Amino acid sequence: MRLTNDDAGDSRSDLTTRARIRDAAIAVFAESGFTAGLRAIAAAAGVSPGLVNHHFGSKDGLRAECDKYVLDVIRRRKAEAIATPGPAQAMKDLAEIDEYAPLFAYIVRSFQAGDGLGESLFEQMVQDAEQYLEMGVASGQVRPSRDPAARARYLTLNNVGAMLLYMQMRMHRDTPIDYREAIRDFAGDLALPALELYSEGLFSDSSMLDAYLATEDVAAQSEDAETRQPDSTTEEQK
Amino acid sequence: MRLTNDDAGDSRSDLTTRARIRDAAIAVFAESGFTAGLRAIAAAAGVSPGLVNHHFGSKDGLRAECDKYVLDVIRRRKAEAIATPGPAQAMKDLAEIDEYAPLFAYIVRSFQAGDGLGESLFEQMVQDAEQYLEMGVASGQVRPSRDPAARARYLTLNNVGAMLLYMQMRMHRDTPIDYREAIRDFAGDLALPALELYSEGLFSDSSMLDAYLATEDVAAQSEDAETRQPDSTTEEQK
DNA sequence: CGCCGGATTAAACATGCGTTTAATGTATTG
DNA sequence: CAATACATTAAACGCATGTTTAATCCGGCG
Repeated sequence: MRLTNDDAGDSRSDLTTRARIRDAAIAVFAESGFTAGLRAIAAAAGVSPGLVNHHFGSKDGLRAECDKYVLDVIRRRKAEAIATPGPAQAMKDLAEIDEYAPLFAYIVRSFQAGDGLGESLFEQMVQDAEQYLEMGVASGQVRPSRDPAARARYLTLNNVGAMLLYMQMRMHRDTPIDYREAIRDFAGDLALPALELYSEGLFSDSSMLDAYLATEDVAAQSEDAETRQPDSTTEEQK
Repeated sequence: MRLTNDDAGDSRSDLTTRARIRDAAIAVFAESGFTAGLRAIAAAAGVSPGLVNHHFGSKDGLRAECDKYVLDVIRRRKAEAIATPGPAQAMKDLAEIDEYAPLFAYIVRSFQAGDGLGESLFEQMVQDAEQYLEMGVASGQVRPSRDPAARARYLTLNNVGAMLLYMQMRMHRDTPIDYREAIRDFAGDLALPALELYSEGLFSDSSMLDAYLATEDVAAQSEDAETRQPDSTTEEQK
């Protein structure tokens, strides 16, 4: 219903069949993956297979339009709630709303396919995470890092990767997957260990970290001194 | 009566055509994904397309045989080095050896496809992680957890998910991907933030964790309708 | 030798795909 | 009203896929 209105991009008046096909494509792609046939999409939209190509040129054109639209919805959603943590939280919010469930599923599928949309969203999330972590450090709630950018990327990679893997295995277990339930379970199962790790760490002392920092210092010094490449196979004990 | 003397036993000297096709299939699947055509596999093995079906019945049969073989290699590899952390580390070791690169790529692809092999390996890794963490706790290097099983699953989900996402984005950037280089970069980029997180945590205090434990206690109390506990610094048992 | 069974191949088959083409409907417009 | 432009459809095209079929090769065995 509310998805019908479209001001994404330059095309102005596709509030009709064109938008219906686009929404149907997003839904079908979300449920069956991007290997879904053009005929299935056409059937879901209630039109003939030829019409979708007449409107979007090709299947890739349709994909591109879907990506652009989803990205635009995310951007708009993000603008609506600036105070929120960013796309990561926005994605969770999205999945909590039935109306946006196919969008979430589409994004998950897009990540799994590894094409442009997922990567674009990921980079957004990394930047948002870095900014958000910086705010936490400023307010004293988050410990400072020796490399804030690397930490933001690491945390984003972990959280997004874990969620994708969780959704994927869940999806493989029972299809169709209920994303609301899946996200709730995801949070319920992992909240405690995540908070434990974030609050108390995993190691009882910092010997590992110290050792790594020491080797890094040594490496930096040896780089200044001479250009040597430490070929592996030096240490191999089991 | 057919005598399958090459069946996943000692694969060192099985130059039989059946094994050659299987290896070629693993290589092609690893490089091009499971959408790769049967003809491409046949060409890589130097045989005709019909022969692979003659040996394996169908493409699914070939897939099943590849999965079984890979799983068997992992199992054997794991048995060879019992003292090692388990499949997680074994997979990294595998990728470091050129010979096993296609196996690693096949496993990554299998995870992404979300079929049985990936899930089976994942559960193995969770169990190994739990056992390994328990050893760390016993030796005092790892902090105890309020829910060791959940922590093992959480850490495995994070690490495997992060690596898969990293490989996938890397794979999308430049194909074919050099897994040795990719894993080296992965470790290099994320070693510092990972060690920071594991050694020092992320939050500067435990207020978030305390709040969560408090709500959990409240929920538990409403179930038991019993006495309250004053603070959360003491360890809880589930 | 003869022949016979499995290995192997080339070719055909059926199907689904994305795409194209030509025709039909439909609405707006001059 | 007629004509023009666009939406829409049904059908066919070309291609790639997995699978099957029939024929050929080839080594072992009576």
